[in-house]
Amino acid sequence: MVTLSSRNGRHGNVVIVNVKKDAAAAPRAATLHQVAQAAGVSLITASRALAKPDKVAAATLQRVREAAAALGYVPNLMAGGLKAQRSRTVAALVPVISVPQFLPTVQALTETLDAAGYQLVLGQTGYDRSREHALLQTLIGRRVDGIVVAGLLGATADAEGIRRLGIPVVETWDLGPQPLDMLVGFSHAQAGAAVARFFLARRWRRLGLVSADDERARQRVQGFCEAAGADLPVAWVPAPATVASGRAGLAELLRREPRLRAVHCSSDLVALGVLNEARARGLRVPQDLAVCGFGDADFSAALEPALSSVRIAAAEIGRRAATMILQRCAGQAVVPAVVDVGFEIVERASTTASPRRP
Amino acid sequence: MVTLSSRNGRHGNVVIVNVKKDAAAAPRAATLHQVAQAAGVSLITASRALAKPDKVAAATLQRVREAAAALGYVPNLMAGGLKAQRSRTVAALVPVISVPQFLPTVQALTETLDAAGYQLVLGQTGYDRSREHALLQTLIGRRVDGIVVAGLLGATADAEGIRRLGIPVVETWDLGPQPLDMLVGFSHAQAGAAVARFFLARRWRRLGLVSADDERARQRVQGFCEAAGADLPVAWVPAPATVASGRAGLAELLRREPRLRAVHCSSDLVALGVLNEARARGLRVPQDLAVCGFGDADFSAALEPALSSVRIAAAEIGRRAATMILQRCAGQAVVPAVVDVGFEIVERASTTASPRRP
DNA sequence: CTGTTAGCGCATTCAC
DNA sequence: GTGAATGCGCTAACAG
Repeated sequence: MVTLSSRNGRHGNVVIVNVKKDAAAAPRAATLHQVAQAAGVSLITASRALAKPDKVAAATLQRVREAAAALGYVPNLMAGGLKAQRSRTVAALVPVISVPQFLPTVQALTETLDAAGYQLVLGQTGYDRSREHALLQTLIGRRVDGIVVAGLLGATADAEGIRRLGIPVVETWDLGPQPLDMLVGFSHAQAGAAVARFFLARRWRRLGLVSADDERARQRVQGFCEAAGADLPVAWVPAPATVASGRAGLAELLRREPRLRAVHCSSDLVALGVLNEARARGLRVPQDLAVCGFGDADFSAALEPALSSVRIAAAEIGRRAATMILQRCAGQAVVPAVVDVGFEIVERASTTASPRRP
Repeated sequence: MVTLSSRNGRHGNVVIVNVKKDAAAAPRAATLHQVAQAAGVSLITASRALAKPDKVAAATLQRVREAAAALGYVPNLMAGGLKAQRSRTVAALVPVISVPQFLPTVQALTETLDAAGYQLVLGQTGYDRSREHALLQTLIGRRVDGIVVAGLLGATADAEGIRRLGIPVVETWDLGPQPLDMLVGFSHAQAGAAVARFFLARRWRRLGLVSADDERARQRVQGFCEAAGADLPVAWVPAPATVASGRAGLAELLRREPRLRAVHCSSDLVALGVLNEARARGLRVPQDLAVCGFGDADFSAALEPALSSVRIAAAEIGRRAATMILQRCAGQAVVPAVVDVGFEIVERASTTASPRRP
């Protein structure tokens, strides 16, 4: 009994342990403090062992590592970030993630950041300025180390705040007159103009467009019309555009201009709809109707007929944007801060045959 | 002079202020401390004014708000998160973001989380288990409040750690025997089997498959073959599959089985390739070859012929997963923890005509 | 209604 | 090599 009694000191503890507050009680993660205790060293030594192994004795290192493994220790990045004043986090702002064009950019962004130990926080603005504002505030609150935005941030109220805080920003997929900070993009007006000249050089006439009504697509339409020197028929479809709206768009265009002979679409998805609508109406592509898309989607080369399109180095945009942010985070200057990645017209069967005589 | 001298106290400050360390010196964001000082109240009062306005005098409230606005104050969510032990962040793990099927899920996830003040952190595993592990460690380190994963986490080493920490996890797009925690998905084997029965019921014979070689697609192929009761020809293409690989897949399939009459594809992108390859070979769809895809992509209904496919409620998966995580974060129990969202075969022109007699 | 105290988990000073 | 203090920015407890 005496022996048992001598162990009584623990009973209190046992009882307390058994009084589980609730199933919902969070089993808190192991802290560095606990690791240090388990390894029999001080907090800071444990910290050093894990962060700078070469600054610690080999034996100590091993003990700490074993303790960490045994406890399943995972460092709290929020605590580290609070101290270091950086989150190792970069935000990507896109209108909606399901716009296929941005996907290679987002993918490359994520991969490049990941390789440097950074994570991507995704934000969808939904083509809505007030959403964009709210989102930016939250992201600034999260102390993201950089922001990559699809499109231009322009001279919004947010822009000033972001600049003041010195948060690196890369605007992408566009080329404005005065970037907020850094930029990787191209001129949509020039791209549109290039397609118009491409059509004209191949003697396609009676041009028209099916275009989503988002900002950048509008710029391409304008560039196209200016280069063509004419007020061309445009079927506007709501953004984000779909194959179905592409079909509807061609239908509308043909109503307004039955003799239409060539059409430029604001995306390859739209162009796919145009191709299908043309086929359903017995129009041969390209003999009766030339079609050129935009974005050079992964499926475009495999279509029948293969679709001509405007190729954008989408993945490169993501890679470069990530690299720029990372450079800034490393305290290096980024030059040039503005990169025009240009575009390239990929000519395929949907525009190659010589046109029928009028 | 005396007057000037009395102001001398400031001179030191001015000089110090002018000694800018560098252009690279981070212009630190305003802290709550500064807001409180500017408003002439204590730190905690400022905190309360911003967080719980009704617990503070109207006059104080206004002063704090003005000070915050003037300083461009944005609360540091890392600090708040460290204190509160949550990050208001949820991780999404996908193989690669550019797999179109997951997009509506990711979109709905982001939107639902955003509405609750949570942000999505994106992780790409690249179909790589070791990447997945590293990523999970980092995300746990970030103290994400939940994890939504495309596919199953299975009995990996991570699974145990995650369970111990009590991090809510939703596995999606699959239906394993024993979910780690919560799950929103469907049975791929059943989906494959259903398509096989669908073909057979419509008297399509000489079946074959073009399939990506990822885990879930393989399950569908297996279910398909079992339901068809035969060892069918399968053209495997690397994941993530493309339209081009769909074309190549049909070519291979026809080499092995020239009399092929119906093909099931692991995605609508692959099916698009199959449709194009069929057209290039002069095969009519569906008269000569029936085609059924998977995923019911946004373009499938608009193709010529319209593509039959298996529709998955992808956006619903995202919404439900987000809701489950949010419920858990709110301390509520989630029942049921496993949801089978099922699937639906959408019959369109690519499989409707009655088959040619053999 | 407001302020003081303490601490979230970690890393950067300094000492020894 | 190692350790003891200090503070990153904020908020939940308690005082007043």
